[in-house]
Amino acid sequence: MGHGDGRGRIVSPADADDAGTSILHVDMDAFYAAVEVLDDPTLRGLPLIIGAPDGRSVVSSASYEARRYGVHAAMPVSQALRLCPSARIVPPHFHRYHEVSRQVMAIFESITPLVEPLSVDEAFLDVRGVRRLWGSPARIAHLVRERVHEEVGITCSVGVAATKHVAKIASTVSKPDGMLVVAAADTQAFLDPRSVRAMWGVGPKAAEALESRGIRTIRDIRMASRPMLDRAVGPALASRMTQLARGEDARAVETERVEKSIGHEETFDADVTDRSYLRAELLRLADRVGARLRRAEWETSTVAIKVRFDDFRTISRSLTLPEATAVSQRIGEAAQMLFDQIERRDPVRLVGVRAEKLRPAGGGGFGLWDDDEDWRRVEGAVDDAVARFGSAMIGRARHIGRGEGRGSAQHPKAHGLD
DNA sequence: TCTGGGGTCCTGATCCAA
DNA sequence: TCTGTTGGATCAGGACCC
Repeated sequence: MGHGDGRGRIVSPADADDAGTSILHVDMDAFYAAVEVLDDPTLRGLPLIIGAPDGRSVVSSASYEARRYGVHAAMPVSQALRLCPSARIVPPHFHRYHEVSRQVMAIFESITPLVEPLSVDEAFLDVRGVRRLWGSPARIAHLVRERVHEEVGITCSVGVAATKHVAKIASTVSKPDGMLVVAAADTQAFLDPRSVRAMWGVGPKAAEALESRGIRTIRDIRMASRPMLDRAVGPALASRMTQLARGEDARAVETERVEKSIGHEETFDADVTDRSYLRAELLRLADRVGARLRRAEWETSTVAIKVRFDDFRTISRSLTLPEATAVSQRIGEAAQMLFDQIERRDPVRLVGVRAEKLRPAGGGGFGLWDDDEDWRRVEGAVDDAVARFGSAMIGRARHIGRGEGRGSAQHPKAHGLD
C-alpha cells in the first residue's frame, strides 16, 4: 500500500466500483521537480531539490529520489543537503511552473467546466454532468491521467470519491502516479483507520493536541465527545473535523475564487538593523503590492506589515485607511508609519507588506489616481490620532500589554477624525 | 540545524454603539 | 442620566495549506 511518499503505487482499474462518486482530486507528482526534468531530461532519476542554492532558502519541492533520503518541502536547503549530499539543487522557475499548470488546467477544463484549482499543481473536478460524454468517474480519472501524461509529459495522481475531503486523501494515498477510487459506500471504512494527521486542517499542533488525549485515528475523532474535541482544538476545527470524520462534506467544487489579500514579503540573506534600509524595503514591497492591486483592479482599505526578528519572533501591525487605495505610495507610507511605531530595535530577518480587505476599484471610494489630497487626509487623520492618543496607541505592540485602548486610535472614523 | 513566500481561517482581546 | 449587555468591527497572533 502506498503512502504518497514514493514507496508504493495504487492504481484502481477503470471499471472500479465508483458508485456515488463524482469528485476527482488531481495532484501533480513532485510538480516543480517534474517540470525541471521535462525541460532537462538529463535530470531524470536524480535526487533533485528545488530551492535557492544559497542564503536561507527552503526546499520548494523534491523529486521522489531525494524524498527517499528524508528530504521534504519546507525543509531548509542546508538541512536537505546534509541528508542527501548527492542531490542536485535546482533554482525554482515559477514562471515555467505556472505555464505548465495552465496547460494541465486546460486539459481539466476540456473534460468538465467544473474545475477548482487549489494551487499551481492540484485541482478538484466535478464530473457529475459529463458522465454521458466521458464515462464513469473512474474512467474519467483514467482519461485525465492519460492525457496529462501524453500531452504534458508529467504524471499525476487522482483521488475519486463522493466528497472533496475523501478525494483529496485518496489522491495522497495513491501517490505517485496512481489513482484510487473510494465508492460512497466505502467512505467510512476508508477514513476510519487513517491518522488524524491525514485530515484537512489538522497540522502538527492540532495532531499533538489530539494525540495527547489518545485520539490518533479518524475513527477516534468520530467516537470522541464534542466537548473534549472543543477543548483540544477549538470549536471551529472540532466541528469541521467531526463532520469530515463522518464522511460529511457538502462543499461544492467552486470555479470562482476571490482573492482576499495580496502581499509580499522578503527574508534577508543577513539580518538587518539599518532602519532606513528597512523602511526602503517596505516601500519597495508596497510598490509590488500596489502594482498587483491595480493590475487586478482592486483597492485596499487595510494595510498590514509583518516584521520577523532575528529570534524568529514575528509581529504584525495593521492600519485601516480612511479611504481605500491602490496607490503604491500610499500603501508604502502606511507601511512605514506602522513600522515606525514598533519599538523593538533588534535585527530584522524579514519584512512584509500585505493589502487586506480588498474590493473592486472605484467602488464608492475615490479613484485610483486621485491627487495627493486624499493621502494627505489619511496622514492628517493618523497624525491627529497620534497627537491625541500618543504614538504608542497607534499599532500598539503586544508587549506593551492589552486593555489600554488599543484599536480605538486606529480607527480615525470612530473618533470623528475623518 | 535553522526555519521561504504566497495565502486562508480562527481565536482572543478590545472598543464602540445600540 | 447612568449602568450593563451584546454584537460588530478591528487588530494581533498563530495554525495551516501548497
